[in-house]
Amino acid sequence: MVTLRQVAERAGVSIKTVSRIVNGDPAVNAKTRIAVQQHLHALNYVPNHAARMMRGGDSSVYGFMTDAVATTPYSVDLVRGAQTALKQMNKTLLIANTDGDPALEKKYWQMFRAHRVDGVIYASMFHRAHVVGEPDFKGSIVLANCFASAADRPSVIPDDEAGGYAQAEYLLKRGHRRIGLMTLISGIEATRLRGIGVRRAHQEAGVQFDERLDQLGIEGTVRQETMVAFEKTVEMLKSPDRPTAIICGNDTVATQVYYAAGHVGLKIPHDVSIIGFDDQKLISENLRPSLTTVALPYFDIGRIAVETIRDAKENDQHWAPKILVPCPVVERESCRAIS
Amino acid sequence: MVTLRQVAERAGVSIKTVSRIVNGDPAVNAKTRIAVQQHLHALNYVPNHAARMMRGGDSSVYGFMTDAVATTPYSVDLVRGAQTALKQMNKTLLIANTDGDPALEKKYWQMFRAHRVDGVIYASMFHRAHVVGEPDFKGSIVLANCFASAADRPSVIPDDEAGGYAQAEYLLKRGHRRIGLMTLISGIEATRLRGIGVRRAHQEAGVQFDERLDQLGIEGTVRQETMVAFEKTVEMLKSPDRPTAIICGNDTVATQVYYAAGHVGLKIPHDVSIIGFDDQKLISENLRPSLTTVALPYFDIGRIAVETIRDAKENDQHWAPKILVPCPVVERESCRAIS
DNA sequence: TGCGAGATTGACAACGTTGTCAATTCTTGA
DNA sequence: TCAAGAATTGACAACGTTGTCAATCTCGCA
Repeated sequence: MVTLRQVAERAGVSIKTVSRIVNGDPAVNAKTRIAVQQHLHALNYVPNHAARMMRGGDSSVYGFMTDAVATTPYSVDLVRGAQTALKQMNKTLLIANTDGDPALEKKYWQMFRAHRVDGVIYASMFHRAHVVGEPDFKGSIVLANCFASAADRPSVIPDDEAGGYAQAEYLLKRGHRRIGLMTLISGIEATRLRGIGVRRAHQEAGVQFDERLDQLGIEGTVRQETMVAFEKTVEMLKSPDRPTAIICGNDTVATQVYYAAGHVGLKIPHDVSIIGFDDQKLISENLRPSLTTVALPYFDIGRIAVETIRDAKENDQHWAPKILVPCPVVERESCRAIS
Repeated sequence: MVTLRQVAERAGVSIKTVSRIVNGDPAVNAKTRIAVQQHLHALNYVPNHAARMMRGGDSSVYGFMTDAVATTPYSVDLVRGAQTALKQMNKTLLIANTDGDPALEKKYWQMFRAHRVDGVIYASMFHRAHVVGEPDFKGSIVLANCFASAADRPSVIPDDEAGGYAQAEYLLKRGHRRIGLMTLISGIEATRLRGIGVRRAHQEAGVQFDERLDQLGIEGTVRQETMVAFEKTVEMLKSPDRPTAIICGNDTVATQVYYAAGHVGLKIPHDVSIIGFDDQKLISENLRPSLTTVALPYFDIGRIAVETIRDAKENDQHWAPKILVPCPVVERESCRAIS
């Protein structure tokens, strides 16, 4: 690899002068600058990052630690969002995928320390609290899509309450007065918060929410799930006072709800409107009719997480413990306005 | 950050001795080793990666350059596979997402050079040839999921021909004699190769393939696609000599084929068998009936890409220009044996 | 007891870069 | 023309680590 010394020799100047030019130091004679730049270009010089870091500067690398690359396609957007922010800062991303293995996580923390990463984005697919620990890690840590149990770290998470609110509001504004809920498993934050949002929307619209229409679309616990949305929805739609619209916990649940509607002979959106959550395009764009749903803003979460670290470095102080990112409705064809 | 010097002072030995212990050099007295290790642990020492690299060793970092994180969820598995292989080598992955922007790609190449990455996995979502260029990059480059036009780089790609063969063979073995093809857009390698595989399977089974049943499920060009699988399939299934099974270009096409079958009143798999490609679990597991499909081995491609780089470094010689990774059939419920 | 071999340890340089500070050259105004 | 000050340049150290090689210590054996 070409070093400053080699360029300096070829250009007949000192190493320091070349260094100055590489770093855009204005204290260099214009003529010298141009001459040296030619050599820099000719030799295709690229600064040795390791040597720079040894001088104590930023590593210009962020770490992305996740337990989740394994399980979901979401993380792509998280990474992409982070990268977009990083790109502007001329930094790169070191990725660590723990698969949920604590030993592996520890190992990666050591790697991050060895690389002196400037900051770490810790992403978990479980919205619920997640402990993060690494003794004396000097950089900043931000949690993405999850929050620390001790609330001692900033975290960037989707605004599930507002997401649930948005789902219900969207339907209420279109005249629906009897709305069913086909949720994710119980016991997770997402389910709880969205439920609150749905009820708040009803309340604000002056519509009574029928608690009997709040059904679990998925049963069991986090690692041991059973999809029951089809059966539950069939039951719900066969009832004489069936809902005119169903809010789904995610797009996969929505798929089952579609099947259930078809099973009992109801047309979407004519007989029943469906709204999903997640905006998994593989699902939402391919269903017939295409699925109106609420997007999980993973891209933005990744971006904001990086920005939060950047700002934390500058302000050094008082970060917001939880940053809520809105979940926008993505309108397609599965809902219709009634009466 | 704790340095060797600090540990050495606390332990009352020389820096070099501590260095030896950190690196597992056997030429250290057992007593000294134990004593120093205690201090290492107490101070939570982690070697400064930058300083190590300056001594000329491996950077222990691989680069992952892709144009594709943007567009598809596939890349997750590519990254995960690469990481799995890297994990065993105690290395990490630096990620660069170009979004297909050549200027950005150039910038990332420079970053990779600055970091002295040991190797680069260059992944593109287009199976078709893709040029790769960076002057005097010292590490090895392997292409994943694409191959270089000049064939001057090793590449790891899915075995599409065998994948098409597997799709057809699976159906032929189950008694199907009249099989339809609902392909991806024309003009891409995947479509061409899989078509060859399908025909080879027919030939080996002694079954005549009806060329009229080879239909494009997607029309247009790469960036400008129109999904026409629904209409084409409806037409195909309305024909008096309709096929008993349909091979799909991917799982999204399969979704449309499902709808088309429903539209003309045919039950899957009773009246018509469907086999997909990709094994997008979001689709294949959620369709009713669940979709038998052929998996794109992205995880393995990522893993093998890393291993190829590793081996290239050791052998230094004669790499295989193209490594084909098999695409296994994932059996679910959408195909049945007939007659 | 003394000697050589092997074990153990440490001093020092080098890796490529940049901060510090001094040396040199140029510019400007009297 | 000269001196003061500004502009430009370079010598050197330091960052944390490891390779080289020399110094010291220990032990077995004659």
